[in-house]
Amino acid sequence: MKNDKQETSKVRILNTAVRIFARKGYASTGMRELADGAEVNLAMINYFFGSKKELLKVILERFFTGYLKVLEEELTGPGTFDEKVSRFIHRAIKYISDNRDYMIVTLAELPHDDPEITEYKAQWARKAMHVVRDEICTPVKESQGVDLSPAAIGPLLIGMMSSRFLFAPIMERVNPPGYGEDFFSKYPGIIAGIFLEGIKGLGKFEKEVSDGNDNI
Amino acid sequence: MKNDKQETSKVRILNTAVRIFARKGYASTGMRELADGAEVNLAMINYFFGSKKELLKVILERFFTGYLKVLEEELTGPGTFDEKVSRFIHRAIKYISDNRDYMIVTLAELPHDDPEITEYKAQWARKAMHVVRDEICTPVKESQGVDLSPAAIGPLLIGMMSSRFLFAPIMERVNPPGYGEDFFSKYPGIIAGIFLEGIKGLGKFEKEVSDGNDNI
DNA sequence: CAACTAATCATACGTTCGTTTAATTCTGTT
DNA sequence: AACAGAATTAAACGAACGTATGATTAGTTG
Repeated sequence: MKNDKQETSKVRILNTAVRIFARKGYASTGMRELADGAEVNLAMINYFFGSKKELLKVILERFFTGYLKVLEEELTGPGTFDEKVSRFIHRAIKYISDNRDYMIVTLAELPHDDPEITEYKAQWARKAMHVVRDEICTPVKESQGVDLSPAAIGPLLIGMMSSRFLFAPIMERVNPPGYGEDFFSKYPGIIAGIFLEGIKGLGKFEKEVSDGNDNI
Repeated sequence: MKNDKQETSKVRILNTAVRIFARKGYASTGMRELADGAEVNLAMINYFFGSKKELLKVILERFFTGYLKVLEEELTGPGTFDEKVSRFIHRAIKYISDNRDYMIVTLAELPHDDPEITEYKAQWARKAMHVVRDEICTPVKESQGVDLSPAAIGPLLIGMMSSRFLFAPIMERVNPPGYGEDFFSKYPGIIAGIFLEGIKGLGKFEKEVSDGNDNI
């Protein structure tokens, strides 16, 4: 039996890979750097994961699984359209924030040509798109009369929720006024507010949530 | 004198680099592949650009210059808040669409550790943030009473406008219903509508713009 | 034509890349 | 204690990497 107290080599490799991939990018990260970071022998990586690409796919799978879970649980849950969307955005941003490195690897390491990876991502996007179509695009079509393509709204949502984290390494250097944690506590509400009511409806939206279900 | 009719080797290298970097990523693209694609000798790339990294910086510079121009011209131009924001979003999306590969290289080739590149991007982000602060965050603060950090709204806007293009290679594989050009003609209006009025105000927003200045 | 600069070329340098192999150590079971 | 399977190791493979060099060609200027 393994000692459950200390993390196994396999887990250490995975954690190191996510961290370094997120910072340097998949292609720029060498196997030897991963091995050193995880304090394992070079050969252990392919021993456990098969290849560098398979290691990447494990990371993608982990992120997508969690994201899809949030998407399905919140958007197909009970409540009004507003409540569901707001709940989803709050929880999704928390999920992204808790798994920044996973998100960065999954999103920033974009198509990049490899058909295997692209198809792998498309497989997940397909599942997410059904939910977005049924729970967002269709209701909006009925209430607003506006046709929204789920293939555009899905990426839009991810883009809105992730942009802050993706650009964080750059924005930290931009001498940030109010880029601290106090602002970030309001961040999910602002994103949900903009998505639902627009930037012009933020005042009204803030009132609504603080009157009602602030901490969802 | 050079023959002005055919593009020079330097231009051919740049165009090839943008195209291949966007598809495969900067780190995964070799100098020999660039040289082959541009039909020049391997040594010509560093002869004209100095190094691979300098070539990347030329691409970043080109995109940022154009984007900042759009940002400043439209957001600090005449008109109401709504008009300015809508005008900016329409023109920025057109700019991004016309320069997809430049955008992909600039945005998807994210921080990725290199302090030289990160600082280079931060330098541009700083300029953009001033405009976003003065023309978006401040007016919203005055009218809505909501504090928005320009360091969050800037990335948010870019993320909203770019997500469709960044995810396009994936979404094309997702058997897209309504992902055609007919939808895309309405896309800038939808993004502007969501940003200003939210997804719930899209119906009203569409009415407004079609009554007024549809083709800005 | 001669002189000079810009452009192009073939070639090679020293690293680093991802992967593989074969041997060895560790660990739990009989 | 003997065994088996998993874990770990050092070492090496060929390929590709970014860069630099020195020679050669093309184009302009005197």
